[in-house]
Amino acid sequence: MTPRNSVDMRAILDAATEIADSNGMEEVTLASVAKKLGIRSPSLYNHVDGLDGLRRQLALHGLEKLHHALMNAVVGRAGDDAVRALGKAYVEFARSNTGLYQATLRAPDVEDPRLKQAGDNIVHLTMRVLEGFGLKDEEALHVVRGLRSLFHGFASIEQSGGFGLPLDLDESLSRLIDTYIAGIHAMYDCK
Amino acid sequence: MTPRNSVDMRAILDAATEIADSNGMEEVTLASVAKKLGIRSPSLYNHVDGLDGLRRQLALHGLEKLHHALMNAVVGRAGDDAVRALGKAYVEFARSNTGLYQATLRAPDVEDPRLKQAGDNIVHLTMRVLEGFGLKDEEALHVVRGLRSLFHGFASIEQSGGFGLPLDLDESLSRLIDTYIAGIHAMYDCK
DNA sequence: TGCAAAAACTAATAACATTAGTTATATTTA
DNA sequence: TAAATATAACTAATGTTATTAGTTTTTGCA
Repeated sequence: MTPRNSVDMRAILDAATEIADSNGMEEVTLASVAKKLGIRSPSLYNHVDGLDGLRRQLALHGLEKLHHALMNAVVGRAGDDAVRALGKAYVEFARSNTGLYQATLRAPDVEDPRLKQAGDNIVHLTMRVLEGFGLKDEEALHVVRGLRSLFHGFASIEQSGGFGLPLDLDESLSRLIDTYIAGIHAMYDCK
Repeated sequence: MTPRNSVDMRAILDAATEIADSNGMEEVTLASVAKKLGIRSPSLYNHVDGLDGLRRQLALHGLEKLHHALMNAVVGRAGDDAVRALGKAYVEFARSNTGLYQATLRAPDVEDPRLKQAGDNIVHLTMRVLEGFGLKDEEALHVVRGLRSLFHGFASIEQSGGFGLPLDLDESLSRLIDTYIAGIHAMYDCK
């Protein structure tokens, strides 16, 4: 049941990730991925639903890997410390997986249930990190949105080379997170 | 010196903006823009340096328009109030110019001096808005990065439909900005 | 050993960007 | 007013890509 050289999804995602990391997401085409795998591009349709399907798979893979990295960063931590760890892990993921991180953004279809689920997992993780703050439910949801905006905004601008000035980036990130955390304590009377 | 129907840059940018706003930046092609203008796509090379050139022009136009909108929002304001106005104007711009805002991101070349200049103008404006806070120079630069991350992150996630939950978006934005401002006051002892 | 399914293949089409070379037109100039 | 020139349109052609249809090959199982 497994004919020819039989490229599998794993190999496809690896090849696409490698191309995305080194040349950017625009260079991830069925042609370039097929070439790297040593097959012809129509053969990819046996594994993936066209270019959009490949992008979806890549986005999904990226979100799962990101979730895993974030989980790993916050185990054994709580409160301010956990939020700081979350932010640094997020940005670090974007830095060391530039292509995959790009893939998680330009998702072709926001309504895809698997993508939605993967996104929700990250939101839930963030909610749990905030549990120790003793925020009301709705407050916590707004704060989750705030943290996502912060992390994604920083990672995205950094990746596109938008921070031009010669000023330490890690220092900027630390201050950004600390400032927002200080704001939470000031705005909502919580631990 | 002005032969034929003579499409000009203004018309090209208008057409491209319209396509980007209604169908997204991926749909902005030389073919689609030419079609809307009633000319053949090779004719566009008389005005623009290929597809990348068109994207550059569009990014530049978007940044200038964004800068203008931000300027307009902060005149006559100072301190916290000015920062709030800046954030709301930024997000409002992204909302009502979805295509143009996308164009300001996927800039083909970060090194383009005109794009750099346009970006610097926005950074400078933000610096001036922060003047009233009495921050040290380096502190102010970190805060500018923070605000950019905040604003862009929120606008970007909102635009991609990433905020799934049924929770008021303007409320989230207000709280995000207010929380960060409160953080500034807590972290740096300033007015 | 043969059969069926899976995954490769080739061939063909359509959309796009881009280059080269040509034509038409509007302004300028003689 | 008429010719010259510059500008911006055009057509034709090439190469890349995604995608579909139909074919062949190979592998695992009966």
